[in-house]
Amino acid sequence: MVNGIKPISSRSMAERVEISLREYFAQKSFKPGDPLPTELELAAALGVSRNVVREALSRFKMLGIVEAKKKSGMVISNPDIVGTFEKVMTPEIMDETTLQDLFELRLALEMGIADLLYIHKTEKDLDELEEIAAREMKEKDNNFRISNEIAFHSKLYEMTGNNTLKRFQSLLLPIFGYVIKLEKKKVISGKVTHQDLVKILRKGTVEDFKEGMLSHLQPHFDRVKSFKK
Amino acid sequence: MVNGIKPISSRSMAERVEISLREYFAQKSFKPGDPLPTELELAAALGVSRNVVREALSRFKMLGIVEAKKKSGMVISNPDIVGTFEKVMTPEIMDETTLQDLFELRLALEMGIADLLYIHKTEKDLDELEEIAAREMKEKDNNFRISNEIAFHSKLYEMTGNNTLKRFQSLLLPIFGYVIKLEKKKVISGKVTHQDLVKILRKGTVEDFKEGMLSHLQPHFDRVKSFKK
DNA sequence: ACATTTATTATGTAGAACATAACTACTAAT
DNA sequence: ATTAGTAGTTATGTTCTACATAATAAATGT
Repeated sequence: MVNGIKPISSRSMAERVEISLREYFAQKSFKPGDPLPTELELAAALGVSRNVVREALSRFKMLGIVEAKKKSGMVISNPDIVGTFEKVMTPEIMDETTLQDLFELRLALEMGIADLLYIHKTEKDLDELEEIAAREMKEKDNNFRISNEIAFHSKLYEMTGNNTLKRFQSLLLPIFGYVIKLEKKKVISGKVTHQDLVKILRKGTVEDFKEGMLSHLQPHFDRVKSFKK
Repeated sequence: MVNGIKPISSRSMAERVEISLREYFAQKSFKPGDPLPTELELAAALGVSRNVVREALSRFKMLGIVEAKKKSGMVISNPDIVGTFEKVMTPEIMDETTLQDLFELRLALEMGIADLLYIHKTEKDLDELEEIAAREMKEKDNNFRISNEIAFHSKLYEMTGNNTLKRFQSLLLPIFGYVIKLEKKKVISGKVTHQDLVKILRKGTVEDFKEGMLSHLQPHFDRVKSFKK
């Protein structure tokens, strides 16, 4: 093995420009609305072709960090975090470990929103939630049951009043379905039903609700336990 | 206001190609390792210049969805979810609402990992955690106290055995610091200290721990309550 | 059969050219 | 003088061509 040899930056120019630009943005402490140099200026400053600069800028445009307008030039803008997440959230090409991790992450969230729920819940919310839980009981079709299952949990997130959280969980839903499907297991509900949870939310304490939710999710936690290495 | 007017697709070619490619990947149900057509073929098929295709592909390369090797061409690969998240997680240019939302999301996670912790905790982990908590007490310097505070909570995530979760929380740390700074508030700890938490983790039940953690984070939850609209 | 050299191929980079939208400034008409 | 219209300017958007480069395959010679 030869020593003292640098592997050279096998990174492409576009990638290196991306890094440079990111440092540049931070160093200048740019805020949304702040104008950027022109593509030509950047290319000249970085000593690369305009083409490479555009490839790097294209990346920032995808993230929503940079917006471009003709003539006026480019400006910094505030990115859509969850939207970006959506672009990589493709269960089909994700490795299984990450899928399992995200599955657990969702379980943690599900348990963790209890306190937020008790801070934000309103009577109106509870009525709507109750209606979803009730609708579920009448439904025979399995597909409808699943979409109702999703509706219930989504409503819970909505009740936290935290839009980012709600959007985030809706991105995790496919993961949930995918992991379940991978194991070819049927969706097993815990002892505590959705209707029970609504009741607790109405009259019970936060602690009651946490217990109830844990019980509701117990089958999933059992799965996690069985995977423990 | 004029009605029935479409805003035209103000999308750039690169953006539209990105969308087309994403559909194409899904439709062909590509898996990691699967080869892609050449840039020239894609350009021809889409009826755009190779340059535009490259800008779109550059985006996928950033996400880690596509990898390119000279001569052999491009292949699909599994993206690094958290790594992508890192690229947009820039508190400086994020809007305040999202920052608040993410702050809450972290609180929810902090509360939600309790059950995972009790599934995965080991004696060795507890010893290490205890050591961090102990080190903290001896420290006078405020900067060190904060980095110790971070170390403690990071260790908790590490103990879940969920690497994605751990990496995810470490990305949320800057948010935490930023939000705190925004309000110019000092970091106030709850009544339950880190050392208390360790004790509970050792001898107490999951419920005890959840109570303890809630108490520990109470100042933050109070803040959330006060922001309730 | 093996090593060496020679094509071949697809990505990486560069540069020029022109289209296009938006903004500025000037001009002409009432 | 105000307004409408026109021409000019500028930075992004798009295309095309050319060539460099690395990895692979094919061909060649010993």
